[in-house]
Amino acid sequence: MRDPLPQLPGYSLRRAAHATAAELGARLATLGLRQVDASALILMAQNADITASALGRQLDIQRANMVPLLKRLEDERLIERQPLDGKSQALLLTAAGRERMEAALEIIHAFENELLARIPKEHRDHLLPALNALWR
Amino acid sequence: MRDPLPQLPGYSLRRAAHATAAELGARLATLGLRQVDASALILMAQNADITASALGRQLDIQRANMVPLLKRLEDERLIERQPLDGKSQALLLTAAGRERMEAALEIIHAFENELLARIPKEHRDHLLPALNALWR
DNA sequence: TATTGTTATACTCTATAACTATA
DNA sequence: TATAGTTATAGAGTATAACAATA
Repeated sequence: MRDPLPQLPGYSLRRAAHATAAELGARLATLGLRQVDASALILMAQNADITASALGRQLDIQRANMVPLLKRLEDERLIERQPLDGKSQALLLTAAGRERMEAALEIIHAFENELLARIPKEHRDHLLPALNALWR
Repeated sequence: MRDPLPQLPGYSLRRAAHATAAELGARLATLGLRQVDASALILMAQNADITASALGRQLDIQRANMVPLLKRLEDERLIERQPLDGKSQALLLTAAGRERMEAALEIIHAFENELLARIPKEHRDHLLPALNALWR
């Protein structure tokens, strides 16, 4: 099979992202979390009293789509909301939320190490800066 | 905003893939093609008489999902099918399909060059080998 | 006027199971 | 028995528009 597609960075990016997302997703599912849930918990832990809108902007998720995401986390008692003023509300991790976030971080860090280990040494340290140049 | 997420290769991979896919998708849409359509046309051009199943395996798309994809391409007269035996059929580009494929390739190559140009020189040549180590 | 949170909805993409017919 | 092509369907993820209430 002649396949020129893996020579295209855009295609390889797509395939690599899909493959790694599937793997990490399966591991986080053992915690009942999706990747985006873990990302949200991590950001909430680092930014006390962040609002749903600000969180969505940082994660590039639209306001409307934050509603079911946060509702799931709230239903599981991983987060709480507190009014900041009449229209904004702070998002806070509960104790259970912090524990879950830390468990997710362990999985994620282990996964990142495995990812990097797959990459030949001479290329390894270049992946992150190259990727970040593409979207940040 | 404290955001440790971009330090995680898995997260940056996800964001970079999403951002670049949106850009390339918009450009290919001017041809009436999605990325996966272009990929399929490119593979068909390089592998005469490939079957739908083999194409799906190479692209990591399930047989069932190839049906509407190929139907769209066939409805637009970009591809044709010819029986290979009683159960398999060869996929072939029409003249219009080859033209469309070549137009897509131009867009894709221009896009890939722009992508690479965004990456600092010292990291640039490492992206593709690093990505391919993650999924191939 | 702009922003927050929300509801409702539509659309795309993908996954799964099942079926027929043929190798 | 395994494979090719297909149908039908369900689920996830995302996008869009609109609304009320507040800054």
